[in-house]
Amino acid sequence: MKNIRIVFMGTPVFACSILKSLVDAKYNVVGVVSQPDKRVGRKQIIQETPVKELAKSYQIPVFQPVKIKDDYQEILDLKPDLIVTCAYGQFIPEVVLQAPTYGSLNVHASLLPKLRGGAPIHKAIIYGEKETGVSIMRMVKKMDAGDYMLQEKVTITDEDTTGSLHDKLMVAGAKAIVEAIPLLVEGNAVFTAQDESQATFAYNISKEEEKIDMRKSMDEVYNQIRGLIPWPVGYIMFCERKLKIHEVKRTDVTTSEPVGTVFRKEGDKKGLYLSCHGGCLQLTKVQLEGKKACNCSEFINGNGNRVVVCK
RNA sequence: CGCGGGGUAGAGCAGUUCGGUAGCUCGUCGGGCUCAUAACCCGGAGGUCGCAGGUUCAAAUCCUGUCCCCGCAA
Repeated sequence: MKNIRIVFMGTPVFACSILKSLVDAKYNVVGVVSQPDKRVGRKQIIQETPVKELAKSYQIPVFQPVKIKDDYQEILDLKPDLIVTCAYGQFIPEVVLQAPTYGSLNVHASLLPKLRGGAPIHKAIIYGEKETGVSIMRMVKKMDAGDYMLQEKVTITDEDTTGSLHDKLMVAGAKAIVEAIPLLVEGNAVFTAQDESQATFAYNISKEEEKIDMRKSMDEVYNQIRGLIPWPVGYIMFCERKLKIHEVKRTDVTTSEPVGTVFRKEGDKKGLYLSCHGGCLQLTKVQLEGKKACNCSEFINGNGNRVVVCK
């Protein structure tokens, strides 16, 4: 069973744990498909995808079609018995999905049919969910709509950020895929159709969503901020410049300052707060546009005259 | 040459427009007050203002070049 030929398709760090899990479980991963290398950052340095780097370390051949829609023969030539995908980043043609003996499985970071799409982890936090998980499902043409055979639940705490939840789901996903494959290969997998009426969507984070919406309640603002940590990081406007919020905490502090005000308490030079509808949030690590990220004391030391002081 | 912000004491910043012996908040060291303190008071140390040239009687400040950091766009 471990000899079945598996082709893995994925791109970011999250997908790495799935690939690692397959390799650690001694599966025969005969090829890896990942997005093309991209120029990244201000200096436009070409960077390999995390999955590609990992695959290379395992000496597994890597394929990086620019458009898999037109360029997939190499994958068929690998004669896979099973394709496993996870956050690959391109729609995969049906002819590829249906080629393997056992078809194609996808690892998706949500409890389908909820949060279909490219940003299920971010959105689980932003929507204030208390629970999410990973689903092992069949790949079909429609995005994340295939029948699922296994789900692993993960609890979301009030302090979780997209970063911490990402790490939990990564572990859950790695565990789930190695449980799922034997069930599938031995014919014991039970597939359940998704309830389309319950489907929700988690589209990629837009530029607009990176700006913290102060019209919302404190809880919603809190969720939006932590849902954007550690990437892409949300911001508010401070003295006409963007102020990114890298860390946030709940607090009992109250104020009569207008919503959206960044302030500190008289006599307290270590606490930086943001006034919201229904309460205040403490900002513990921030970054002004053009500057490096710093903790709140450093920020107050340098911008003390711009931060509102109140009793 | 994609756009923009910035490099000033250990940290975060002001000062640059209109050149003239470097300032703020914090930390640090010493002393004091206090049952006590991350609180308060007094005092001190610490910077060739990223680097290299140029203009000038005089450059953190003006000009040229260069290195590095950050935000945006990709």
